[in-house]
Amino acid sequence: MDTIDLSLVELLRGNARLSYAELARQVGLSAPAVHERVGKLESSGVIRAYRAEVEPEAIGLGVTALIGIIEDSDADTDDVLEAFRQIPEIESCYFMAGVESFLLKARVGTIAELEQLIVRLNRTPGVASTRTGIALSTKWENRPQPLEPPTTS
Amino acid sequence: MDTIDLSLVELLRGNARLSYAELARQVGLSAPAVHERVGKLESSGVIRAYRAEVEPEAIGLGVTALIGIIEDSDADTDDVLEAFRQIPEIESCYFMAGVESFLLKARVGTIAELEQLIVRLNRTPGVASTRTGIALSTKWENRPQPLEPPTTS
DNA sequence: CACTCTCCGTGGACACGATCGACCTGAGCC
DNA sequence: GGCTCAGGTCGATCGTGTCCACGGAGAGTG
Repeated sequence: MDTIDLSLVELLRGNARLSYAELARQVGLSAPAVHERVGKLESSGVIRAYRAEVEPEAIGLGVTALIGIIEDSDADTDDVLEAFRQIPEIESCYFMAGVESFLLKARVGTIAELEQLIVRLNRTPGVASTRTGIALSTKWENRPQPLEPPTTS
Repeated sequence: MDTIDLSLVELLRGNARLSYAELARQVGLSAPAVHERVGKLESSGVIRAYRAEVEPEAIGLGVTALIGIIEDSDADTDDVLEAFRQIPEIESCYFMAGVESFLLKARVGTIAELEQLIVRLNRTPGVASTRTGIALSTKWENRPQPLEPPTTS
């Protein structure tokens, strides 16, 4: 994980479809060298996936909600987590410090679907209560921040 | 935006680095046809970007926080938003219904940096108060959900 | 110091993919 | 019927991905 790897990661965070040849030009190496480095970044788990970022409304997911979850005092957190994993509408899941154990980001098509989702969450064993906030609009999401060299001072 | 476009979007959400030739095989069209369709999806804004998804810890961003913002009663929301846009640590920004006008997702390297960020947010003109929750771990993030055909009923 | 091992790179070769232009086909409309 | 347009296929060309053999720098060792 040196400076060149960091540059590659930054370039691919900006545009995941850059060709190896183009990456090679940008970092001053040959294409095979870049190919190997990126392969190692992938298999070591630094790069998890390459995803197209899509306008949610265009694919029928116009409603975004952020949902805090309070667990029962005797809940098994792993079971709750596993139940959440089965629910496709939950796009992100954070385990939080504080009263609310989880914060979920969910996307659905309609308010009616959101209602169903909340009911389902409240029925999930181990869930004591939920608190839902509706996003009126997403100003931006997953904006990559510029990477600083390892000197994080 | 027909069934084939939807398939292309779904394939690219799963793996943004698929070649046009591979996409063409999957949807049963020729490579040039797919090339043109994807180009239109990009220029019409359905596909916003292609991003590599990176393990945040690997690039020195080990601390994730979710921050609710309450605005001053006389705040100019656009100005506040613009101020947030200048802060690189804010990866996502949702405009919310409810008491808290915004919910921000931020990533920083250390708790000390988080402290600085919160101070900066509280100093931002128009911001009355903030409420920060710390994510102890990210179980998953931006998981693409399976697309259903346009009949969302 | 010389030797060797390893890591990490380069350059060449070749198959595959991207992309352009020419052409084809079916739908809608005079 | 004959135009026109949208959106496809095919073929050709050129750039890219990817495999492989080779080479240089640096660490460890006699």
